Amino acid sequence: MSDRAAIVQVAVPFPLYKLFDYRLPSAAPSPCVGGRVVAPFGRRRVVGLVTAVAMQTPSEPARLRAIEQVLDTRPVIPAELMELLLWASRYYQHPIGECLAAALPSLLRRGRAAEPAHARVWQITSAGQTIATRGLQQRAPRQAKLLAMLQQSTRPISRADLAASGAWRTALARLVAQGWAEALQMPAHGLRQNHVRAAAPVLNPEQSKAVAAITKALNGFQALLLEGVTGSGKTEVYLAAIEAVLSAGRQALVLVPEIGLTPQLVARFASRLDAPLILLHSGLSDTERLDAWLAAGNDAAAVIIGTRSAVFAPLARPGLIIVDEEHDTSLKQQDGFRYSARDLAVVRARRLAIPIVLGSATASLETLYNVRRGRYRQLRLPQRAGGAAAPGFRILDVRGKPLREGLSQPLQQRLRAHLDSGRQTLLLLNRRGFAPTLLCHECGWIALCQRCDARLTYHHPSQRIRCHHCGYERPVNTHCPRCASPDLRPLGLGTQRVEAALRLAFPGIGVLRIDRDSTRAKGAFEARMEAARRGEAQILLGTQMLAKGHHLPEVTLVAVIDADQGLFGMDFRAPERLAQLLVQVAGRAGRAAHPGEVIIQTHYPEHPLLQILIHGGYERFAEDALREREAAKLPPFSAMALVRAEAQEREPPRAFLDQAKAKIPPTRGLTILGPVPAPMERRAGRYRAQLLLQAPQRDMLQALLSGWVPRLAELKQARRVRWSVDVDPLEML
DNA sequence: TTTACTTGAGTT
DNA sequence: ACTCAAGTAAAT
Repeated sequence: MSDRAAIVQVAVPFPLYKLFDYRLPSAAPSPCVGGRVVAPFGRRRVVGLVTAVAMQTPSEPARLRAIEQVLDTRPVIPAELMELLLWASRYYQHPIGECLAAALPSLLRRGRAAEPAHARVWQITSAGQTIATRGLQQRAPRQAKLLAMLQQSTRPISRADLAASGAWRTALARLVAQGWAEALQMPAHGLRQNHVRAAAPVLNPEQSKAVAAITKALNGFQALLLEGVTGSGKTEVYLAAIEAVLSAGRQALVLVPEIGLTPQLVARFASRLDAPLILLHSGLSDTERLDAWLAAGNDAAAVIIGTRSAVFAPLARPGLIIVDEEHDTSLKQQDGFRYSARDLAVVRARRLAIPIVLGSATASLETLYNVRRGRYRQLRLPQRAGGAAAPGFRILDVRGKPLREGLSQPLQQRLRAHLDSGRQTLLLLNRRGFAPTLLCHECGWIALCQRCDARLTYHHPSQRIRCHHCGYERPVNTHCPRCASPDLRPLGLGTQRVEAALRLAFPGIGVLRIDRDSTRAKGAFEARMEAARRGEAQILLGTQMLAKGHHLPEVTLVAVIDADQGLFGMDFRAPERLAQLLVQVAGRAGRAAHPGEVIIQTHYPEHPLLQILIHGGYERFAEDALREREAAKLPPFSAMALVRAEAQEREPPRAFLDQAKAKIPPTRGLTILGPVPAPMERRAGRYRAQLLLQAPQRDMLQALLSGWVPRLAELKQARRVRWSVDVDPLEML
C-alpha cells in the first residue's frame, strides 16, 4: 500500500457542527466521498458519510481511530448531491450529518447494502425440478408447497408473490440451502405502466408556447414560472416538457405537495409517459423507498415523482425539475432540517445547468418577486383550458343577517338553486371539529388544554373534546367542573356542526365532509374525492384540504362560509395565505358547460384584501402585497432567520435566547426582534420563545449566521432547551 | 454508606 | 444522539 489516501473525514448522523477524521486500515477497500463507512464513535459504532479523503490530517494522527468497515466503494450520494447537501447545511445552518442522513433512505442510513431490496426473485433449479416431480417427503409440507409453487410458476417468484402464502421465509431458505431453489437479481422496476397509452390532447397556443419555452431551455439553467389555475392544462405542459426530456435520454424530477401525490395524478403520468416512473413519498415502506431511490440514481427510473424530500433523490441523468404548486407550504420542512424543497430545487437546477419549472395559479410572493427582477421567466396559461369563464367572486355581506350555523339566508337560497339544477356545491370552512370552544353557560368556564395555551375543540360524533395542537383528548364533561351546571354549550363553528345543519336544512341531499378527521384512514381522502367525483353527494363540505383537492367539474357553486378568521391574522404572510386559499377554492368551481359561482361570506365586505381580489384577482393582490412588503421591508425584500427554543419551564428558552442575542456581532442594518414568547407560548407542555433576525440582504444574514449559529451549541443554556434555527421561516408559530 | 437520579462534557 | 463520569439527593 503506497500513496493511497489514509485519512477519511466522516459526517456522523448527530446534531454536531463538526466532521471527524479517521484512519483507514491498509487492508480496507478504498472509500469514496459520498460513500458510507462504519466508524467507532465514543462507545458506539455509527454509519457515517465520507465527506473527504486525504493523505494527511491536521489533527494528531496518533489520536485517530480506525474505520471499521467501508460500506461503499461507489458513492451512494453522488458528488453533485453531496455538494447540494453541503450547501444546504450551510444555508439552513443545520448540522451536516443530519442533513446527509435526512437525504438517505432509512435502510441506507442503517447500513444496508446499496442494492435493491425487492430485486431478489427466486426460481426453481434443475435439482429442484427432479425433487419436485418425485415429490418431497411428508416431513416438510411447507417446503413441498413452495417447491410446487415455484415449479408451476412461469416466471421467477418475488417477495410480494410469496407474501400471500404465509410463513415462507424459513421454507425458502431451506430450499435455497438444499440447492433446489436459487435467488436472482431482477433489474429494478419502476411503477408498472399502463398498457393502454392515453393520447395527448392538442395543446392550445399558450400551452404550446410554454412547452417551447421549456424545451428550448433544456441545455442550461433557467427558472420558469408556469401560471395557471387547476383545469388550465398545466399538467399537459409538464407532460409535453417531460416527453422532450425523455426523448433526449434524460430524467425528470417532479416535486408535488403532500396532498398532490394522489393515485389519480400518478395514473395520469403513468398512462401518458412511455418510461419507467417511480414515486417517492412518506407512504412507502423502507424497502420500497430504497428501491425507488436506487432506481433514480442508476437511471432505471426516468421520471421521479415525489414530495419534499425527493429533492434529494440521486439523479443519474437529470434533465428537468418541476415543482408543482410551488406556493404550497408543505414543500417546506417544518422540523429538524428546515429546508425549502422548492428553493433547493432551484439551487440544484442551477448547479446541474438544467431548467426548472415552478407551477402555480397563486405563486408565492417570493417567486413573483424573482419574476419581477427578471430572474425567473413567466409563462402564463389562459384561465381555463376549455375556454370556460373564470368564476367571479361575490362578496356576501352577512352583517346583521340571521345565520343558521354560519349559513346566511341568501347562501342557503343559492345552495338550493344549484342543487335544484342538479349540480354539486362546495363549502369551505377552515376549522374542523364541531365547535372550537366548549363553554359553561352558567359560569363562563371554558374547556382548556392543560398542556397548551389553547381551547379544546368539541367533536360531535365521538362526544369528546380534543386539543388540535398536542393531541390531548377526553370525553366531554357532562357538568361544568367549576360550577357543576349541566348547561355546557359548544361555541363557534366547525365542519361537523355545519354538516349537521346542512343535513337538517337539505334533507335527502348527500353531504360529504372532507377534513383531516374524516380522511385520517389510509386512502380515505382519495376515496372521498372519488365519491365526490362520482356524484355520490351534492354538497361537499371541508377544510382547506378540499381547496387543494382535485378539480370537480360538476361543482358550480363554491362558498366560503367564514372568510373573516383569515383577514386579521398576526403573521405577515396571513393575507397571502388567505388570498391563495380563496383563489384555489374558487378554482374548484365550474367548467366550460356551466360557469361557476363563488360566494364569500364576511362581516368585512370593504376589507381591502377582498376588494382587491374581487376586482383585480390574484395578480393585483400580489402586486399590492409586494408593494406592502417592500414598504415594510419584509421578505422577499429582506431576509429572515428565526431561532426557536422550548423547554418544560418558562425561563430556560428565554435565558438561552438572551445569551444567544448577546453573542450577535454588531451588524449594520440588522434588526433583532425578541426574544419574545411564541404566539402560543405553551404547547404540548413546553414553553416556547423565539428570536427573529432580519437583514436587508440574504448574504449579510448568511455571513452572520455562519459565524454565530455553531457557537450557540456551545452556550451553557443550550443544553437546557431544545432549540432550532429556521432560515426563511414560513410560519412564525 | 449505598444507591437512584440529574448535569455536563465529549465523541476523530 | 448517546454515553459516561461526577455530583447531588434521598434511602439504609
